[in-house]
Amino acid sequence: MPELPEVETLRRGLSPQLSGRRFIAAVVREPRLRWPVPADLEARIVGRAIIDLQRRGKYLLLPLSTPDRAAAFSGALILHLGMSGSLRLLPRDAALRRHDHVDLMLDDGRVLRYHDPRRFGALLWSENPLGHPLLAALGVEPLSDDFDGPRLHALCRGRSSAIKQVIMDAHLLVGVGNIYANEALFHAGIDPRAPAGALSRPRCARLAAAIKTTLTAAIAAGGSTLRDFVDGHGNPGWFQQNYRVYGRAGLPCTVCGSVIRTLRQGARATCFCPRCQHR
DNA sequence: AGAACCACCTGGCAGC
DNA sequence: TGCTGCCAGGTGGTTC
Repeated sequence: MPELPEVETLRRGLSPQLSGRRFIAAVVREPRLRWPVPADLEARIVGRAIIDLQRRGKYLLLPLSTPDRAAAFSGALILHLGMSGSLRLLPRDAALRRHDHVDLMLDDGRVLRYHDPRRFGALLWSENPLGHPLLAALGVEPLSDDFDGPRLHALCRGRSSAIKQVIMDAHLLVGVGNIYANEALFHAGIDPRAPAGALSRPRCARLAAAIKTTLTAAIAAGGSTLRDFVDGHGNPGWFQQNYRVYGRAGLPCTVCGSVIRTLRQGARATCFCPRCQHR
């Protein structure tokens, strides 16, 4: 499911509801996610307050307090939704569904429930989350001021791989998955197969801008719901209405009318307009 | 160092 | 109806 806009939608929706709340219990029904849910998860979180919600790439972070001081940071829950994960804030007696793997009970009678059919997601704990190996190796945030045309050009320099592979590589640039990579490349007029290192500075500037505007518009639409994405309150997103190429193979380009083509790059479907996008 | 694969899972759908 | 094969929003690990 989730790329940066979906995780950011989740963060924004849950943050006002969760900030200041304390965990009172945890129930792990299925610890076998991408990595095992820590066996001592409940002991790590009970009695601790959620300070706020943060996002790094596609990871959602819940920094927690110490048991005695609600503002003192002691560590963070690290959550990743993988391909099919969702996190919802529900009444404590809400009916259980298949694949509801973890419940985090809150002090206001509600439960933060993690659901993930494919179990590609993760729920971890760290006293130093940004130093955690999974997060320490992450690339630049696309919506930050650190990311712009020159930065993208520097990331591409010397690389022979296709530009789509580069912008989807979380060690270089975070948050851009298959949907938004396809969409941003369309808006920038760049062929997904173009060798990254061959892109000029102006074209990198155009692509960096397209990545920012695509992600920003998707966040404003509450993300994309293809099959199962919902935010923390169970609401779907609507950005899929705005797709220009993703999922539109065989349909006419909304700009020029050419038939949208599809191909495979590294086992992922790439969709593009053969007329609007070039190397 | 970089690039090409594989692996991990379940569910939905097309085709027979 | 039921089976098979393929596809899906991610990403670490292995191999060359």
